[in-house]
Amino acid sequence: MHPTAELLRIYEILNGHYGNLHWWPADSPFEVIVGAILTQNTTWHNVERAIFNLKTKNLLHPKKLFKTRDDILADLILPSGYYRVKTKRLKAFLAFLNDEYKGNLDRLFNEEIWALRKKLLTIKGIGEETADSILLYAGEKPIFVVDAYTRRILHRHAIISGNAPYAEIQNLFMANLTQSAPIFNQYHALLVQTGKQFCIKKNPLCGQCPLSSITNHRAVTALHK
DNA sequence: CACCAGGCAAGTA
DNA sequence: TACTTGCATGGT
Repeated sequence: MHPTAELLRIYEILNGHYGNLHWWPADSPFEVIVGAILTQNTTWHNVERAIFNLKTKNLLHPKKLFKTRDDILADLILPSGYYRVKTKRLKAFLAFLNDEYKGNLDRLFNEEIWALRKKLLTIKGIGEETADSILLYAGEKPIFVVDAYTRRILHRHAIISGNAPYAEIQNLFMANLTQSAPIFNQYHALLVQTGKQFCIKKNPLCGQCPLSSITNHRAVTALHK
């Protein structure tokens, strides 16, 4: 089957099953960015506790957070794990925002999308997924986010190889779908929702997955032996 | 107890 | 270039 048809079919099934997921769960673009960094290799539940702490202290604003001492910030984001590393990463982004855009997110997102992506990737602590999450979910730019669930689901449906590079997977979606931020937003959200529920590393619940009807059964059973 | 979670950078060969 | 390792809390 052609990738275009296959990706559209997956989208239709998941969208019909879950409906609009209203991602990213945040009250502001800045909260999206903070969440994108804090959720690296960490459950969203733990990130929520860290975000709550920051909100309680009224620190969820670029300039306020930038002025917060590292040890104070580290203590507040403790529940999200890797808290020393993530403190540095948040500060690295905030220094970049301050230096290049006067601490103003509107100026940041006024940049051309691929030029901005390249700049974000120079920040220590912002890799491809985090950069794309910021661009799509905070900046509403039409770029596809690839994460562990995206890779795992596509691999288990034999659409990609297990070691397919990030850019290849991203291009698969972007070359075969309408270039639309709302569609890329919802599609990635659907993949994460499905992944969390049915495509965890061990004990995958493939039979109950909404995509089981189109599953390449041979590929999936071989992977689950 | 072991394993996992909406990654990333730095080190090694 | 292609692996490996450290980072850390909290849930299952």
